[in-house]
Formats: sequence, structure tokens, C-alpha cells
Amino acid sequence: METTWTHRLREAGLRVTRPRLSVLDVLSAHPHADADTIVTGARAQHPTLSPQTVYGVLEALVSVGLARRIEPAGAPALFELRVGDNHHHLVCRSCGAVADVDCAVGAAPCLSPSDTAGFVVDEAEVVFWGLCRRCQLSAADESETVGGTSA
Amino acid sequence: METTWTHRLREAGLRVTRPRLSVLDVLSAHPHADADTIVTGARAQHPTLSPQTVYGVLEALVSVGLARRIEPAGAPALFELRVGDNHHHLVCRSCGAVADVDCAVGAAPCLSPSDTAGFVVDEAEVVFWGLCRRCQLSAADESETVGGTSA
DNA sequence: ACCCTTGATTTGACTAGTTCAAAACAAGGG
DNA sequence: CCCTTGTTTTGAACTAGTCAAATCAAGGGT
Repeated sequence: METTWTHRLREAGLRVTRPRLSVLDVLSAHPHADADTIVTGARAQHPTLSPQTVYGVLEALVSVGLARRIEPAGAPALFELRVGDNHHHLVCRSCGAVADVDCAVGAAPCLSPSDTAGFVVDEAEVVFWGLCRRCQLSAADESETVGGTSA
Repeated sequence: METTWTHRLREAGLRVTRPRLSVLDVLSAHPHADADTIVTGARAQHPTLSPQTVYGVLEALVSVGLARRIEPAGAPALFELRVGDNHHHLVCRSCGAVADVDCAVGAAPCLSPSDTAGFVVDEAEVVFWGLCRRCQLSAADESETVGGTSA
């Protein structure tokens, strides 16, 4: 019996290897993981795994479309398995947390910029910067130091 | 008589120095320049200028709002003087050329994602990826090798 | 015009994230 | 079971950017 990932890898023309399955496992558990998180996580199943191997695996996955690479400004690249639906991201300025968002207006409104200056656009990448709920709360805590938070 | 930049720097509470004026000069001439381009360009006026100084100048300019930093994925950061109008960017996948675009729909449509997942959003960063006119042409040239282009 | 304070620049070392290249290895077709 | 070829491994290297201490200079006060 073939697991889903084994199947998907073969479909994509990639060999099925332990590093690849481990990386896919970690990505399933952490929908927006950076290379380092993936290395650490994948070592649970494959202790000798090297960072370079993970970079290689990720490049392979991205190139066949099984994974997508996102690069929030000023932070290490993140990888996700949710592909092909042109969704966007919310990034917390404070802690770096990332959440998915679908585009607000219709399917891909931003794919129609007012003036393309001669460019042929194939992707609109949208990053919403802000503060996640947790960081809003700790920011409020710090500026107030009131409320029921004992000790 | 004070030049515009001298004035603007003082307004922002920054001292007027040669490195700063040089960097501003280069940015006027290259609306989307990376740190390296700025160093090279600014050395025309100030030959001993070091990269670290340029980073310092850029950080100062960005922090007072005279410049803006943009970080296209997979490329060094770029800096521009056009600030405060929430415009977005077209980036060429092939040559890295950057052009400005205003947002298509209304003032800031993308600031209203469908589900903010608890985030308080303060900026929507939009990058349109595609091929600039020049790269479309060279791509066509390579695949065709027909047409009137003599030798 | 000079001095002094404070911010800016310089110098130099250093880091994180990522990429490159060559050798050893293993997936999976025959 | 072997062979081919794609993968992983090992190890070094590279780039963009950061940090910290020492020197320097802008520009306000006198």
C-alpha cells in the first residue's frame, strides 16, 4: 500500500526517499515552516539529516509544484504545501507568525494592476503586515500593566 | 540657499552629511537601487564611502520616512524615495527590473482581506511577478530566431 | 570664530541563510 | 541482482546584512 505522499512524489516523477517523506511530514504538521524548523523536525525520523539535504528536498518539491516557497521580507524563507490556489499571507511584524488568507475581492483582483508598464504579470503576491492576536495582547500588557494578570 | 534634500534632512531631524546627500542623489537617479548600486554610485561623489555607512544612511532615511525599503523575494533589498502613497511593485522574474504600480481597485482594496485571523493589518504589500517588456522580447527571440533582426 | 555635545561615519570582525561542487549512496527499472 | 541515474552527503564557500568600538564632524551655543 502506498501512502499519499509516496504516490504524489512518484506522480511528480521524483524518487521516494526517506528525507523527502520526513520533510513532507514536517510540512504537514507545520504549515509555514522555515528550513531550520524542517531540519529539526525531520531529524525526529531521520537523525542524521543535514541542512543541505533539506534544501535539496525543498528545491525538488518546489520545482515540481508540491510545495511553495514564501519569503517574508527580513525573515528566512518559509515553505508550505498549500499550492495552486493563489492564496496570500498575513505576517506578524512582532513574532513572525504567518496565517493564510484568501484574496478579498473575487478570485485574483490584484492580478489586474492599473498600469502594467509593459509587464506580463503571472502572479500577484500579497503580504499583509500587522500584529497577530497574541502580540496585540502582549503589547497591551506592556503598555498598561493593569488587568487581572497575577504575577 | 538650501537644496531640497538638505532641507528635507533637517526637517526630519537628521544632520546633513555628505554620505547622506550622495545616497539621496543616487536614489534620485535610480528609483529602485540596491545597497551595492548605491555604494558604487555614491562613490562618484565620495570615493571612500563604505558599504556600512550606506547601510547606516539607508536605515536613517527609512526610519524617518524619507525612503522605503522593498525586499523582493530572492533578491537583495531595494530602496526608493517614493514614500507615503502605498504603491506596489512589478518585478521581472528574469532580469529583476522593478516598476511602480498604483493599486488597481480603489485606494487600498487589499487592506481588507476576507478573514484576518485575528491580525490587525497595517500594510498590504503587493508584488506582481512577471516578465518585463525587454525580457518578453528576448524570450521570443530565443524561441523563434525568425523575424527581421539582422545578425 | 571657536568649542563642545552628540550624532554620524569609519573600521573591522562577524553572523545567518543559502548555494555550490564532488564523492558516496540508494531507488527502482531491466 | 545489477546498473543507471537521481539523491544524499560532506564540506567549503559566498552574499547580504549586522554589530560594536573608535574616530570624526555637524551645527548650536558662546
